[in-house]
Amino acid sequence: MYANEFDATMQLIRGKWKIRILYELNSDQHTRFNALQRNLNPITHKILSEQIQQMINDGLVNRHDFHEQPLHIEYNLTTKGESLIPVVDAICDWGLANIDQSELKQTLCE
Amino acid sequence: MYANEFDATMQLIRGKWKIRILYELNSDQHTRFNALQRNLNPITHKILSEQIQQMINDGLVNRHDFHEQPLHIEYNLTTKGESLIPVVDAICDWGLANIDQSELKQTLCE
DNA sequence: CTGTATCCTGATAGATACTG
DNA sequence: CAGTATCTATCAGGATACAG
Repeated sequence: MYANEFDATMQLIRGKWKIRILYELNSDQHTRFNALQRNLNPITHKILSEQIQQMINDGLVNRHDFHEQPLHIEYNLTTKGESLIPVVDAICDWGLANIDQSELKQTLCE
Repeated sequence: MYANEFDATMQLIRGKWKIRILYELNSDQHTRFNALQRNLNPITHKILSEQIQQMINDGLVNRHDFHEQPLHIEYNLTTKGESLIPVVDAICDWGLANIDQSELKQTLCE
């Protein structure tokens, strides 16, 4: 149960790393756990695991198990997850337009 | 210093009540502290004070002191604050389109 | 009417180690 | 390679009381 539609949306993207994950999966639809962790350095193993799990529960991410040994699992965005990209882009665009660049450690978009 | 442009924007709107405040000030550009607290019930006095203060520091809200006795202070959105409205609307729209209505206690937009 | 100070609690994130 | 369990640190939000 969410307070309102804004809160509901925010819950899904609030996590410190979720947008990064969203963008990673958007640019490569066959991403494995370790690849994510490498690209999102310095994210912790446990945190990445938690955030992905939440995104799966929220229906944003899909988990595909190849049932191979050694384990081979790929993550990709669901349609719902993809539909979130334009919204996130809008947030980024506003940030680029209104926040002084010197205040940013790095940029995601553009 | 923000991690990136997304984080920077999120910092400004992340607070539990900031969007509500944003919408309140957007619908009435001459809002006083007490009016805000009434409309945002059950927000705490202290929390409202903190959130407004942060929004002033972030350049989203303007504080106009009429120097009257008893105290008379009005808050309104700055241009920067107003420019945030479309972004917030986009987030709400996505929520309305993708979250089951039965999961929402109330709705802000529409 | 508007604002601040104290204290408390719950959620989030991170360090580290362990399992199949 | 992928995932879980513990323990700890930090912070946002809130109850309450006090102040100009």
